[in-house]
Amino acid sequence: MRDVAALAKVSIKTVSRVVNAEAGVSPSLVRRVMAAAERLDYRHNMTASSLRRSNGRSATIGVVLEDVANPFSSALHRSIEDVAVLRGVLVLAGSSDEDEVREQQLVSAFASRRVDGLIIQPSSHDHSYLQAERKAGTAVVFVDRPPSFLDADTVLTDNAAGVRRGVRHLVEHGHRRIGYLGDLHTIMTASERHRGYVEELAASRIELDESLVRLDLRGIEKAERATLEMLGGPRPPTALFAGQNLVTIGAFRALRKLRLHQRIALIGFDDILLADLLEPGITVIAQDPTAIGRTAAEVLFRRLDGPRSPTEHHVVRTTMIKRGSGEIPP
Amino acid sequence: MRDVAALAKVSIKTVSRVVNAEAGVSPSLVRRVMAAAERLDYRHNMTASSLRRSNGRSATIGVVLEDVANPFSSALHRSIEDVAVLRGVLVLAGSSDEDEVREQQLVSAFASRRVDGLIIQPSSHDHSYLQAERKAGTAVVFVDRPPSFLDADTVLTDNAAGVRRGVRHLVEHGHRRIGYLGDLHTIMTASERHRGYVEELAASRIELDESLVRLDLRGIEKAERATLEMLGGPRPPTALFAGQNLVTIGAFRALRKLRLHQRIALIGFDDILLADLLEPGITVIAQDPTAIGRTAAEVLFRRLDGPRSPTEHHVVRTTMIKRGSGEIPP
DNA sequence: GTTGTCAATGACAACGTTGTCAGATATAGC
DNA sequence: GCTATATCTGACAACGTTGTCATTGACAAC
Repeated sequence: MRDVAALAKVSIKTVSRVVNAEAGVSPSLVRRVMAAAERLDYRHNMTASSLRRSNGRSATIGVVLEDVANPFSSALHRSIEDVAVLRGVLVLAGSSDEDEVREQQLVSAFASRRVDGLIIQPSSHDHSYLQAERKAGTAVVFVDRPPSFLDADTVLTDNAAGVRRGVRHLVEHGHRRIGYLGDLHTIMTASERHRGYVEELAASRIELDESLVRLDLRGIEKAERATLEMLGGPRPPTALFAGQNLVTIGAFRALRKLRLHQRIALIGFDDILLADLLEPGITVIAQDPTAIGRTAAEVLFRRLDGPRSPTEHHVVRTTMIKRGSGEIPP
Repeated sequence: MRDVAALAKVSIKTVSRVVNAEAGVSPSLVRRVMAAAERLDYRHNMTASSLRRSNGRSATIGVVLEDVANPFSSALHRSIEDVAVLRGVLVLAGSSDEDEVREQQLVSAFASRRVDGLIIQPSSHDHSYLQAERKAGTAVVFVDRPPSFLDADTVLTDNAAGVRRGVRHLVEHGHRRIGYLGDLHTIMTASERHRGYVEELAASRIELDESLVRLDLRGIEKAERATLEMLGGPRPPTALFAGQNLVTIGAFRALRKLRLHQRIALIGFDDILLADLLEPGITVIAQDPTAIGRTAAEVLFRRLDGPRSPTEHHVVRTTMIKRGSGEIPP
């Protein structure tokens, strides 16, 4: 900036004004400064700028995801980005891999770079460590799962309701023996989904048979093995509800292996790419990561703009997409 | 930092030393400073730090992807992140959506935040605008596609060779009439793949039949329609090579609609999630986005560490994954 | 007692920018 | 010609750090 000022024969303050498009600089000087900046390949230094500026904003937000490469998380990421670009805000993203320590490291790294806000898909079970950041003025919004020991804005899927809807669908098609395959029960969403299953069975006056429930299935392989086991049991189910993406895939593989995929009903939670090309197409309870991400970003920016107000809790509805597997009769 | 210094009754320089874990501070002072920092919820300000530091490094890199939510791009993103975390470097990511202007805006936004390096999956057709950044010391690595009008490090897939391998596989299974379905030919990788098809046909002494070639198929729908058309023609192919992800899906849909999916061979470029669960499983030429991203990040950091050296050009090999659809005889 | 060496600590300026305020110049009104 | 007002422009300090260099004090060697 000093060099530009020297070349344009003005003070650096005038350069600053031109760079920030402030009013009150004569057109001739604006031209001279622009020309000088162009000639010297001048790039405005936002870090120095935000250091000095009164509000200290860095025009950057941090996003902690389970894994930036996972379809659900990356859809969140994208929709957050779409809201952020409209304000010229950039997105720092990181993967926590469901690890509390990693989550905190990411938050700490983001905080030391003075992000204006954080959007967190949480892994840890105690978020009181975020109090300090919030006191420092950083807005925090949780997506997909709620925080613990912290009152903050949240944008969640209605997991239990979604599962109930799916289970009811199976019941309506005549099923009474419905198996449940769930992800790690330590994950809040997984336990919520399991709760939905239990509740809907109760509402339908179907007795819970624990031999038809398998939890803590992390990944395709485990789910496949558990499904094979359950179907090989003495009183197998006539329908399956899979509580997560990869679990659904594992269950489908198992059904295929046993040549039961046209005989036993299957509904999965969370949509799967290409689910419509399988035979039968897989019926799913689809989440809407795009709506979740968009809402979260909007809430975040509203907090950054506006005055303090009570925390908001948004719930994004699920949709049932019928493709065949969920409509197989017992 | 000033407050911490005051509370610990030391100079801010000593606090700085403790924060940066520099040697030469007596253990008692280290303890006092740590305690004070803890009590005041002190967070080190990396932006101010990197402003003052002699090398000016921000410990942040920028990544321009086609779309952070696209499976190929997000796999790149993740593997870049994995290399970056090892150095305590954070990743700013943005989606260019195949738009030159957006790409440049992202680069400019990254540059003004003084990222140490850039990894770009390019959309634009003139990268001379990056000369200035490089002169300013920013390392730049291109992934997936090469830059134009700029000599820079690249990490690319060997597109033409991959396609040739696939087409040869079809020829070896007895096919002579092999259709080609390609993405926008303005995209460098798409035209490379098309070139591979043409070359392999020539090498196999099969005359090129232009009625079996459809280019500029962007998205599933277009690919599906083009496939239906081609197969409805007077002399349809006995095998298809799809030059891209979504094109493969579109082609498969068309085959299914015509009930020809067990009769006409299909090989796709780029792997598809769940391709193994379809009937038949889809044979693909798989890229290795993880290897590409990892290599790119390693090259980038080597440049940041090391002295100037000639640009490197890495080629990552493809793998053929046989699942059935590519092994159907004519 | 004097000197030299070493380790620990701090004072100060600087990184690139912007907020504040004062000064300079032009314009209008009398 | 003088004053009042409005419009530009620039000097300077400050944002939160770290690099440089000077100061301090303890200890050993003579």
